[in-house]
Amino acid sequence: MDGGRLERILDQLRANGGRITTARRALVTILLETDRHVTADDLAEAVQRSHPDVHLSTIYRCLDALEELGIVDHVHLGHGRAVYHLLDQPHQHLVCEACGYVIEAPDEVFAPLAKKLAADYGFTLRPNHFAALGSCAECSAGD
Amino acid sequence: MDGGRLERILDQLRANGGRITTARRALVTILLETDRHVTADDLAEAVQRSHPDVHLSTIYRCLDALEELGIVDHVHLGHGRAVYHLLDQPHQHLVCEACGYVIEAPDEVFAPLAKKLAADYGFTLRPNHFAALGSCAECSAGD
DNA sequence: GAGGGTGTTGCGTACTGCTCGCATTAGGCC
DNA sequence: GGCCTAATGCGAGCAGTACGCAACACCCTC
Repeated sequence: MDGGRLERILDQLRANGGRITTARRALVTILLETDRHVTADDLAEAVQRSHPDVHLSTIYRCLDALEELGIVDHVHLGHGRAVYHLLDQPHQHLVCEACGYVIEAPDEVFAPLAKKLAADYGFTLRPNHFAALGSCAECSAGD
Repeated sequence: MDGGRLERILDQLRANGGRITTARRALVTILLETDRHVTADDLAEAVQRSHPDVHLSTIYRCLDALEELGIVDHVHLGHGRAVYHLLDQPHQHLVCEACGYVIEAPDEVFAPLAKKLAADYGFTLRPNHFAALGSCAECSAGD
């Protein structure tokens, strides 16, 4: 089921004149295995576990390439760092400022807002690319 | 009408054991004059026009102090820099990714969303502190 | 109005997240 | 297998921000 997904993504890279390198294969593999939202640093670390000589800047460049193909996306969590994730299904991000946890909310939750913003302000909400900051249930309760 | 506002803000600083320095007075004055959302750099530049020896790090520290008092707030616009603004009335930020323009939308627009997020995910949306990315009417049309 | 305690500042430095230039390596079409 | 060129490793560099420290200046007190 997911063996094909790796190949499908690599095919997309190839189709755009890209080459399949070990670094890219490793990165995509990690991305497919990961269900959390991870920073470029996290990814570098994970990739380097099996391929120690993959450089952080390579990770960034691969992520850039994948992003241009619409395979991954990144979201800025407010304070500097960004997290990357596969664009399998469109969703928005609820980021807990206390613990950093990212909740995924399906697009529909934001649809009414998007509609209202378009109607009132002519503003087109860009899906998937903004993080709603706040605090998750646990952190709201505990703190 | 706004002469009093400057003093009121400075009073808040004083009330919290803070001191009123020329740098702080200048910064707050600029903030009161500015209706746009500005970066720390913009503010530094503006302050330095009248007080050339105010250091950028002073700006950051003053903004920090003002933020702790709930007088100003900052929003991250996605790619690194943050913009600061007075917290006169609660509002959310619609940021155009193309031109960087910031539209202010009153809190009510986001209220239904906040309610839904709380109900469905136990997630408390933090008001004023997240930017909704997208594109403004002009940029949507032009590009 | 002078003195003193301490909050604030200027300056330099450092850090983080990310980008870029360049020489080298290696993918993949022939 | 060879060649062209995309991709990589590496280091340097950059923007935005935080911080440590000594000097300064606000403002309370007398």
